[in-house]
Amino acid sequence: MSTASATVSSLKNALTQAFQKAISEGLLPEAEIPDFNIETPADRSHGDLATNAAMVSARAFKAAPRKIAETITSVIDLNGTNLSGFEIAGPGFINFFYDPSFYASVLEEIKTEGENYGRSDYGKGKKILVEFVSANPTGPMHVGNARGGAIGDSLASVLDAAGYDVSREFYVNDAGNQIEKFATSLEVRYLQLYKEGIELPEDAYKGQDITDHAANFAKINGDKYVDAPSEERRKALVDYALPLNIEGLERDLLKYRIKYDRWFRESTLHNSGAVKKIVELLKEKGHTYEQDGAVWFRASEFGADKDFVLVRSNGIPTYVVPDIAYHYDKLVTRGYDKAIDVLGADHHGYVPRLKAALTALGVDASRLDVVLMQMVRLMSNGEVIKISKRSGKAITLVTLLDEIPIDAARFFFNLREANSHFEFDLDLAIEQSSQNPVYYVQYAHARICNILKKLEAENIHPRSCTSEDYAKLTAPEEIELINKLAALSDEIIFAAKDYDPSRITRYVYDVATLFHKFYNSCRVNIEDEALMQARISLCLAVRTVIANILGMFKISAPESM
RNA sequence: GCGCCGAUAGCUCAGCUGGAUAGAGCAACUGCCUUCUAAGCAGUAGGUCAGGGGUUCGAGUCCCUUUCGGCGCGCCA
Repeated sequence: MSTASATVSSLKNALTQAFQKAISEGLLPEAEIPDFNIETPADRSHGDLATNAAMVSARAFKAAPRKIAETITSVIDLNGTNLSGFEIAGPGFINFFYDPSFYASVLEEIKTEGENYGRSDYGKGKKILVEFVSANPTGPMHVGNARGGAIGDSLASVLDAAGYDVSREFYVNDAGNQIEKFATSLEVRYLQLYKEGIELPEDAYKGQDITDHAANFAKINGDKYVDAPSEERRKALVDYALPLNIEGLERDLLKYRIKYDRWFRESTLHNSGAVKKIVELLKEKGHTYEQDGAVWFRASEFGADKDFVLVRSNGIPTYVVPDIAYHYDKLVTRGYDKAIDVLGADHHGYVPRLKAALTALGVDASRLDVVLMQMVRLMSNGEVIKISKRSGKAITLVTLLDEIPIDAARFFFNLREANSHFEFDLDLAIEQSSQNPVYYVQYAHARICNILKKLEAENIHPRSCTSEDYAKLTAPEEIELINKLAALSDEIIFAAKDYDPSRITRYVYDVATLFHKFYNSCRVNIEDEALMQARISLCLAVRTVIANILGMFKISAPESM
């Protein structure tokens, strides 16, 4: 357990014992001790840890909060808590102050843990599958996928750091209606090379990539398929283009530093009969009915807003069935404790349906969690750029990554929580990328490296510090910084609980801010050898924390800038 | 019409399971490089937390409601 959380839980014990002692000595009436909170006040003048214990127990003990606070503090024993002082303040808060031993043990902990500092066993090794991006393989990825990629990959890293056994997965929609549409689009573009007057249907893919595929296919095969049966022609075109697209997705995501544990193909669910089996299972359990020649699922009996079609009257299952089969595969066949999907917010209506189906199949639907991600709004010259898949003019992930450094993209897209509208200023990202906050954080890291390098040049080397050395760290800038560093593993646990990796991005930004403040007011290379060494330890600790977080998010931590 | 998400400084956004005087970045203005990196720091200014009720010791935070946005409600995916 980290120094910070150990201190909190020891305080909790001390408070509980103080309550019990006060009751047994007759200082407080016999009553149950209410739940109370321990928190770190926003304002440090209110102490390092504060509790509302006296306030929430006012009713139970029938006494004024401040009176209760006085009683408790008169009997509390703070030995072994890393705390050495308290005050009663405001309406009845009890504020506690860290003992200097707290700061020393934080820095020692970071030094000992090194690259493991911040990790915890909160998740107890539970198996979690994080599925994200899962872009349609019929075309290139767009900017929304860039956000999904950064959030999904970072979320997986955060969960890993919080002690879960995490896998990353990409679901490849290589079957179904969109593949038919893909085939149609390719077919038309191919035939247009040889014949006049063939029009592209309204709902076909209109991107340049389709035309290019058709042209390249024609280069290889010539007019061989022009007079072949349509089915044969379409199959040849898809067999040619789809693998290229999937390889492209994999390559582009690798460039974005995302490596999946598995690329799961929808087609395998069709081939194995898993899709059919879902329909059969639901039928057997009596959760379906027929209407107008289609098979319907009684979703409204399982928490969804209304029933929906599983199998169309033409005998082809709707897209939901393979999706149900896929999630059944994750949770039942493969036995993940938890499945997390990172989805665009436009899919929110679909989540209750999927959950209803899982429930009907006897799967605890709470094992599926969905992180909904609001759309990215691309801004340029103060105006919104419309993303249109139809016209094929969407800004692709590749284009974007050609313009912005990967470090900046990964940081930027993980700066805001998923469920908030995200405004991406293209001009700012492209033209003034040095203003991106990622540089601010990296700069802090580089500064530390530079300090150490300069000291090295003067033959000054870091050494182990004694508690007397650490006790010299008393400047507010030093104390604030250590407090922040102490919070890392709790921050990661919180981010894991909330499925919100952007929390850690903001945390590391705060660390950088506090370091820059420290840098400007506390010189490291000074006459006082003990204080200098204590400050070197602090610098090393900050460097460890920044490097750990940037490493977790696959962002580089440069030694010089 | 029903449902989901949102509304906090001029702009983009934080605000942790309800806590003490609501914060940061950008933009504006004023300072700080002969001392470890100025991609930095310090300071000034900027607010009816969309409006209205309610819950309680206490509400930006929880409940209700109104208004305004985004999205969804298909035998498309």
